[in-house]
Amino acid sequence: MITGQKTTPTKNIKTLQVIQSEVENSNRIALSVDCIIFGFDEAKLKVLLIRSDLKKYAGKWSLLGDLVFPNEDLDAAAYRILKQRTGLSDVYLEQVSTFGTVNRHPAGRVVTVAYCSLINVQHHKLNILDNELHWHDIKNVTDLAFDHQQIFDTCLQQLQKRVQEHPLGFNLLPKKFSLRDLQNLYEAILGIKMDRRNFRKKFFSMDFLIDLNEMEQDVPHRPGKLYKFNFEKYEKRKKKWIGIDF
Amino acid sequence: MITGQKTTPTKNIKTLQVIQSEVENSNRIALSVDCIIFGFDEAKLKVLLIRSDLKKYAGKWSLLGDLVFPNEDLDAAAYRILKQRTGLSDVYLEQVSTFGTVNRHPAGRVVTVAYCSLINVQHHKLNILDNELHWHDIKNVTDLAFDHQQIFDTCLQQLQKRVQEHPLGFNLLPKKFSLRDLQNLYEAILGIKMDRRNFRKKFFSMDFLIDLNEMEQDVPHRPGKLYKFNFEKYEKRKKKWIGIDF
DNA sequence: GCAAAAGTGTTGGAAATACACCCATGT
DNA sequence: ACATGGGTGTATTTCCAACACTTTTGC
Repeated sequence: MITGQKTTPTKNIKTLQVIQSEVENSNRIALSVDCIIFGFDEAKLKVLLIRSDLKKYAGKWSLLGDLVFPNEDLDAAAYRILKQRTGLSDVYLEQVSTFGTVNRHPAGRVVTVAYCSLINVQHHKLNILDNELHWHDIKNVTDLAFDHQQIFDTCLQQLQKRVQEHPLGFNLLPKKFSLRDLQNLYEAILGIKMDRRNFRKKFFSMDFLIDLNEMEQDVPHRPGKLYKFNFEKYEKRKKKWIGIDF
Repeated sequence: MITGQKTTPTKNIKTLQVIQSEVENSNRIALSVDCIIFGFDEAKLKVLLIRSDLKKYAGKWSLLGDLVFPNEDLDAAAYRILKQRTGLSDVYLEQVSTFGTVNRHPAGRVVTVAYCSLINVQHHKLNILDNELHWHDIKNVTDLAFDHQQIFDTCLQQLQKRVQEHPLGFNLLPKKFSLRDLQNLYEAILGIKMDRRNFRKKFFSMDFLIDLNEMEQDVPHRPGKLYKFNFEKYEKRKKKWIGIDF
């Protein structure tokens, strides 16, 4: 129970001039973006990493990041940095979270915004391979430089959640895929095994798969049917997103 | 199909010195935090707003925000700013998203990180009332200053999602509440009507409500039973969070 | 013919929905 | 007595989980 409150109407008011001076002078901070690019290949979920630039983290792997320019939109910086580091440009990036503890970067105060994406490894060729840029199986991702392990963990968790709520996974597969491919994808991302028949039923009942009347080729077993995802139908369907559950 | 890729192993490498110089000099940006504080009162969802400081937005309402100090953790800044603006300190803040278009603030380049909370209006007394700080019914929140309408919308959407997945709502109610109170809360946050009997069944079947064997007092109708939420039991129970659904 | 994976159906239980009546209280 | 909202039960349906056998292909 707190008493004696006062209303001093001007106490927290700042004029535009005061704010401008704060913005222009002492209160500025370096801002960076880190890109977490997930891909799917050889039935495994992978992520793009480079070797850290810094001696302090010699030998360690790190995410793809750089500073944001003062005259650049945050989202634009993410696309620029991804392009700069990998050559990739046809990639949709999504902001995940911002990390801002004071000592997270050895070069001084740097707040970083994490952006995440999911791409089809086969459809996107890496054009820049500086700092040993390449795909790493997520099962072998440990002990990254800076606080990048934490950032990576956060992004992976969010990915696992989002992939269950939205049809993100289809971007990771070839245009034509088998149900087995699809199941492998979900199992890789979620790190679990699923019942094949129920998985099948689930997806057929959603009714977003188009049967291409084609078969797999050159597989050492009975070939499966090929499908593609009906994005158009998905977009049209309403969300009935009410369902309390915890 | 892109060809002719080169590997120039040092192209993107920066030394610590280079990064330090970038961090210390030209590449810094003002960073702010905005707090979106939701509360529940009179069976309505509300949010704390103040009058905008700036002439440009004269008469408009705005979120609770200020600049982050260069030697201050991002989360700490959020708590400090909330405390400064409202006097509130026993409040859990959660980061929602970061907004960083170049021209979002008239005083110059300011990137802002939105933090969100849900509190019980009755349990938290506002001790500072500068800039006409007070609770606004969310149904009347329109046309906020800066890009605050967009930030508000994003936070409300995320709140609606999260409240269905986690027992956040209980923090908004008195310690002892009736099922009607609880349903009003969900209806207010989600903006929908629900079937009373099914709502009841839902919550009883979750088995997280403790029957206090007390009744409402002074209501102009048959008094309902009072309950409290069993947070302990909730924390212990495992998440079986697999369920593809879109 | 053998190995490997595709393809297929049923059943039981759990949860979601829709719906209608009586009860306790204050006025 | 009546208005207001509390409290309850049931039938239907939908969804999910568990489970085993036959088919097709490559080798």
